[in-house]
Amino acid sequence: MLIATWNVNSLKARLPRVQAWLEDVHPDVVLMQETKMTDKAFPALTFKEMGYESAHFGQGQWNGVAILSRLGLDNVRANFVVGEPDGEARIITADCSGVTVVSVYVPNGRALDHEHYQYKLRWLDQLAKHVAAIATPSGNLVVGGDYNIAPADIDVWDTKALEGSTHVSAAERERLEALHDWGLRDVLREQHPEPGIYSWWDYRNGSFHRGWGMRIDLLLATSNIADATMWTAIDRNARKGEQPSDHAPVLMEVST
DNA sequence: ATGGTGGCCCGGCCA
Repeated sequence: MLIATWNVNSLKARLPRVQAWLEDVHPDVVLMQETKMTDKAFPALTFKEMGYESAHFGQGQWNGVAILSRLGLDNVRANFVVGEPDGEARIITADCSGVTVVSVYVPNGRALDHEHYQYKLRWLDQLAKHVAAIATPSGNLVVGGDYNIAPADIDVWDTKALEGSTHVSAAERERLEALHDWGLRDVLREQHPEPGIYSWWDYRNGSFHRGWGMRIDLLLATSNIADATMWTAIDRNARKGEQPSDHAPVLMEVST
C-alpha cells in the first residue's frame, strides 16, 4: 500500500499538477491538505475517473483536507471526534483497506506571541485525544499531513535563522513527542537519519534552489505499519517546474 | 531571508 501526504496549497490552482502526479506515482491513498475549497467545489468526479474514491472536509477559501483512496474508503469522519469541534476544516479520518488514515493540517501558529500559536498548541492537544479515540497503539494507523512542526533541528536548514520562531519551539515539539509516546513513529526519519531532508520550501527568495527548507510534512504510523514499511521518500520533483505547491509529497510503501 | 512569491480574490491577509 503506497500512502502519500501532500499539502497542495489550493487544489483549484494545483489540480493539473495533482492529476499528473497521481498518474505518475499511482499512490493508493493520498492525504491532502490546504485544498482551499468548499465540499461542493471538490473535484470528486475527476478523481473517481482516475480510480479514486474521495472524502473532503472543506470550508471555502482557507484550509480544507481530503483523503483519496483506490483501496476502499469507509467510516469517514470530518473534524475531531472528541471534544469541541474545530471551527476550521483541518482534520479528516477514514478507513482504507484495514488502515485508519488521518489527514491533518495543523495551524501554522504565525508567531510565538500570537493568539494563533495558542490555538496551534490547543489543536495539537485535541489531535492527541482524537488519535486515542479512534485507534490503539497496537492498531493500524497513519496520521499524516502538514504538521507545521519541524520535529528536530536536523529538520531545518538553519537553526539560527529560526530562533524564536514557530515550527521549532519546545512547546509544539513536546506535543509531537506526546504523539510518539502514545505510539506513533516518524518512519521516514527512522529510515533516513541523514540531514538535508525537507518537505517545504518558501516560495520567496529562491528558497528551494538554495536548500532553505524544513521537514514539516510527516507520516506518523503505529508500529504495525512502521515495521511493515518497505521504503519512504519525499518527492522533491513535485516542487520543481511550473506552478508547484510550496510543499512536496511524502511517501511510504507499506507491505500488506 | 521576514519579502524578492504565490495562494485567497482585488486590498490586504496568510503562509
